[in-house]
Order: sequence, then structure tokens, then C-alpha cells
Amino acid sequence: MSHLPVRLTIGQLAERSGVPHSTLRFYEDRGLIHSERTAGNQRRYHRATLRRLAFISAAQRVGLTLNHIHEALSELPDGRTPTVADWTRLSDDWRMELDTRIDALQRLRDRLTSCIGCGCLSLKSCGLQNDDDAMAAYGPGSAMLRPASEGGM
Amino acid sequence: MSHLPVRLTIGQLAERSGVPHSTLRFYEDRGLIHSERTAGNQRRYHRATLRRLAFISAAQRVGLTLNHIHEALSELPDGRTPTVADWTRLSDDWRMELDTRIDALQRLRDRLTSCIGCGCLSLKSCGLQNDDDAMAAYGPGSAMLRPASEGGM
DNA sequence: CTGATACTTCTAGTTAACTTGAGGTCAATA
DNA sequence: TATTGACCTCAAGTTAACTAGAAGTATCAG
Repeated sequence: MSHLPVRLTIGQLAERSGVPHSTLRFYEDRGLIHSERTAGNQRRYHRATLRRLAFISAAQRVGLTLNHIHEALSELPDGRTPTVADWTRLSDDWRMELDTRIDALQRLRDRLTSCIGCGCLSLKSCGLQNDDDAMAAYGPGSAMLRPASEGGM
Repeated sequence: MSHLPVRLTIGQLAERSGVPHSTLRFYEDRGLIHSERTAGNQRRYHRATLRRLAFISAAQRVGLTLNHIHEALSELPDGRTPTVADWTRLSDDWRMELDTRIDALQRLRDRLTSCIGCGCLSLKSCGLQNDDDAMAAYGPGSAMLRPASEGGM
């Protein structure tokens, strides 16, 4: 069951994950991944680090910050395989975060789409149109213009 | 039909949009918004700039870069109200972009959720588990680990 | 006409997320 | 054993997206 090497060098990890060496060291500094050292001070990575990196890349690609990711990952053990409980905790937290982001995106997309129907930005029936100045009355910052924190675009 | 001022000062625009003066000037440098000048060299903004800013904020909040937004906005006229055709063009482009992002997010979320069911990262039945090293055989970079460009996390 | 406030430009600083490079060490192989 | 390529640290550079500050000018209320 183990003709595969137990630990990976930074070069092997870089190649398999597609993440550059420099970035791997950077992530380690930031506490996102961890390594053990050989007698000669070289890094050796746990095979599970590949999964961590996949997770990090996926999360980054959808716009989450490294700090955010770090927080989430710090709940997962690095030296051992996560338990169902570990994973459930992380998963629950992220579901909410991701759902929120999905909602924001969908709202933006739907706004855009519905605006085609009304000739947008030029007709009174469009939501965007009405947002523009009527909102000034509701105080500085026109919160309604900000979709992620409020309701409309 | 026009007791409202035709042009806005940078201060008024900042207050109504919730975007700081400094950022408005920065956006102007980057070509995202435009202004006219008074005899005394002060900026005066078109009312439509509020809509542009709403658009910019919405797009940013979902992770699009200013360059990306700039490209999209450069198809819209700044000095006049966009036509249905203007808007349709922009909207079509963005729908694709947004759909792609929504997909990526949903995939990440669903991966996370399904992993709870299988005890993730520790059982053979989980997709994540199998991704980790079997992919090495498919060449450097293990594309399958990257959800936005490929299929699985 | 005189302040107070709002504006102007320009330079430089900040944070996130990396990347690059210098100068040196380790490890495998001919 | 020598050399080559992979590795090490540390410092500095880069890009995006702002933010802050200095020093001067406009505008408007009284």
C-alpha cells in the first residue's frame, strides 16, 4: 500500500499542486500550510497538504482572502486526517459564506438581465434608474446602491 | 422637472455614492468615471455617474477587478444615457462571467457539503480524497484540483 | 470682501498576495 | 570527490486598489 513516497519535497508539491515554490513558502509563513524539516533543513510535506492547497486555491478563486481561508483552515488539523467533526464545522461556516456570495452574484446577474427587458438606465420602470438619485433622500451613502450589504444594485 | 442640480461636485457625489473623494479621483485616473471641469478647474459630475459607481461597487463586491470592470464600462457611453443596445452588449458579456463565477461557488459549496456525507478526507468514497495524488499521473499542475478552470475541487 | 470650507494636484504610504534575486547549502550522481 | 540542480533564508520589488497628507486655489455665505 505504499510504493508512493510518504513525504513530498517542495518541488514535488509545487509540481503536483501547480503552486509555485515561492508561494508555498509564503503560505507557510502565513500559517496556511505546514512542513517538517529534514536533517539538512529542507521542507518535507505531508501528502494531505495537496488537499489543503486545493482547498486554498478553490477558495481564493471565488474571492475569499487568505486571512479568511486561514481562519477556516486553522480549525482543521494539519498533521492528521480531519475527522467528520472537523470537517462539519468548517463546512457549516463556509456554506453560509458561500451562500451569501452566491446570492450577491445572482442578484447582480438578475439585475443586469432584467434591465434588458426594460431598456434600462433610460426608462423609469428600471430599478437601477430609480436608484440613482431618489436615494439621496435616504441619507449619505445611499445604502440601497450596495447589493452585498443591502437589497438592490 | 429640474429643481435638482444638473451636475454634482465631487463632495456631493462622494456623499451620495458612499465612495470617498480620493477613490473618485482614483477611479477617474483609471478611466472608470469621467468629469467635466468648471472655469476654476473643479470637477462636475454627470448624474449618470452615480449609476456607474453603483455598477462598479456591485461588480467589485463579487470579486471582479477594476480592469475587468473598466473594459465592460468602456462599452457604455459616459456622456449620454445608454441605449438598449449598449446595455444588452454589456449585460450579455457579464452574464457569462457571472454565471461562471456562480458555478464555481456552487461547486465549491456542494463539494464541501457532500464531503460531510462521506466523512471526507478520510474515506475513499470522497472526491477530494481521490483527487489528492491520483492526479499526479495526469501531469504537473493537477488541473482537476482547480475548480474554476476544470470540474472538481 | 473676507473667511470657512470644499476643492485642486502631487507624492508617498498601506495592505494583500505574491515574485525575484542574491548568496549560500544539500543531495544525488558520474 | 566533484558538480549540478534542488533547496535554504532574507530582503526587496510588484500590482491592485486605495488612503493620507501637504500645499495651494475656488466658491459661497455673510
